[in-house]
Amino acid sequence: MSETPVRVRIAPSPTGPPHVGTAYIALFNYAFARSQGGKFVVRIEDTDQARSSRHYEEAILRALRWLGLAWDEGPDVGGPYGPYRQSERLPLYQHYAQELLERGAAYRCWCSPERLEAVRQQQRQAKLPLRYDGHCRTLSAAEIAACLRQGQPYVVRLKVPSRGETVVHDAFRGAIAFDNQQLDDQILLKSDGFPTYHLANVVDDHLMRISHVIRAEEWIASTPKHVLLYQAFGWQPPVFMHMPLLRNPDRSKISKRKNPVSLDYYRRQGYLPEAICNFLGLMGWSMPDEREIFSLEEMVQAFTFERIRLGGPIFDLQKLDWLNGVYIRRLPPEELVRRLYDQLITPLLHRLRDTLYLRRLIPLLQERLPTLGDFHSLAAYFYQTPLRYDPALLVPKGRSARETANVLAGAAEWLQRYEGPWQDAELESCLRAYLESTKWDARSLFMSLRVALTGRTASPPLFATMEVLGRELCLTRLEDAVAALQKQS
RNA sequence: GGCCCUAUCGUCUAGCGGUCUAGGAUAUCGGCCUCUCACGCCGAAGACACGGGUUCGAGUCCCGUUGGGGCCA
Repeated sequence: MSETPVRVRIAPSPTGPPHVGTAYIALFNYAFARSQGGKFVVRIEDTDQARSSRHYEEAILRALRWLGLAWDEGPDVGGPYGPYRQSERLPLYQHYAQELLERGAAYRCWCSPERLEAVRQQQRQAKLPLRYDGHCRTLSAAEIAACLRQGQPYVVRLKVPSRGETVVHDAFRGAIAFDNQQLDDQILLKSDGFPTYHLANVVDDHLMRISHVIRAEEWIASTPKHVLLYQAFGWQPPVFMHMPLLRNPDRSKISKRKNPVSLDYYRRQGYLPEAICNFLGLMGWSMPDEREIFSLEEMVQAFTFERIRLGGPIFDLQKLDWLNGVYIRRLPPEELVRRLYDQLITPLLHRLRDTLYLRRLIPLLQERLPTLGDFHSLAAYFYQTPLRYDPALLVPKGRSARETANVLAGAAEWLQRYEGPWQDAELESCLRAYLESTKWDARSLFMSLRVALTGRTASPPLFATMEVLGRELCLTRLEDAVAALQKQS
């Protein structure tokens, strides 16, 4: 049944920061490989010299590793079919281009950019599809020899059959037929000796024994050219599976103009890698039991391509936020502290590092964090001194500033005299006793206190917050609030 | 424009001919909990793009239209 071992790959171009689309495709390659006991390969497609950089390559690998999508073979770990960087495989492509030439499946083309532009111009005017007109396809042996002798630079083009059709078998969509007349005589080898995507991709997938090409839908249109190449070489093509394309909210292909796409962004923002994987696993795929929260391992366990949907899913930040919050809430507090340090290296955290303070805040903040990054604004009043806020917030509806000042001053005095433990439940009893002595309602008093102590109208529960802030800071802040109100009235 | 892909609530999706007066999640709105927020719980509103077939029966199969998207420029 299993004729060929499952080997899949992702082939990112290191021309920019790690992209969420790369992670998406990597996830499904990974899940398929693992579920089949196959191999997952990373190959770097860096034949675009001008735009590729080692810096981006490292960033991409780092991001994939961060997500937990470990690969079996790749530029960093090596493997039996290396090298795994196309820039280190150049002679291979030249060799295979030569083979194509010899087999008559490709030809050299000496057309100048000017001529090509002129042809295109004409086709545009005649409203014809814009394709190479095949000028050099028909060069005689003598003409070719002459050009070669003169050492003129040339490109190598694929000789697409002028008739018939090329059928692409997509495992999700079935047979897709392309009229050969619609296909361009694609350039395979550029005049500088570098291969184009099409040649390098096919040669490498074959040499690396890739069994299934799982890639994004945007590649469907170039697949017939790849099929033609496999045929020309006499190679068995892999199984093609084109995943739907992630979309912006306006349904266009996901792009940085309309949606954050860098995995580095999501990491810095404080999204957990497991939440991102889970979220991507929900894009076009679902668990058999409709569970929405699942780990990478669980996805692998349950993985099957039958559950793929082909409509392009919109990358919805709102749902990601919810999911991320779920994962943050599930973290053991110690682990959350560790993640905060790992993912959010900031001056604030450095300051807190030597204290147990952070550990004490965590229970108050954990269920209020959509992302780790929200820690900064949520925790601000635990370390900022003095607090900055609008004193008007201290005054409840229907009360005057003067009244409020008196009640807060009273509370400060009451707390001053209080000698019990500075703890949640005890503080509540203490302040409820104080509440009795005023004519205020709990809601108003506690809101005033909340604003005085945190500078906000929304905070974690008041008494637990007071416990963490500590007696001294609480009393200082109450005095500050009273002073601010007195200055106002 | 040509070729190709695609189509269930705003969004992610379940559904693989009858159990669908279409289920879940998220977002939204309302309620409960409550010192506020959040979490949690309960509830409301919200979709099979349209038209033809096939069939006893279609969200589910086929064709077309329309919408969306990709590729080539």
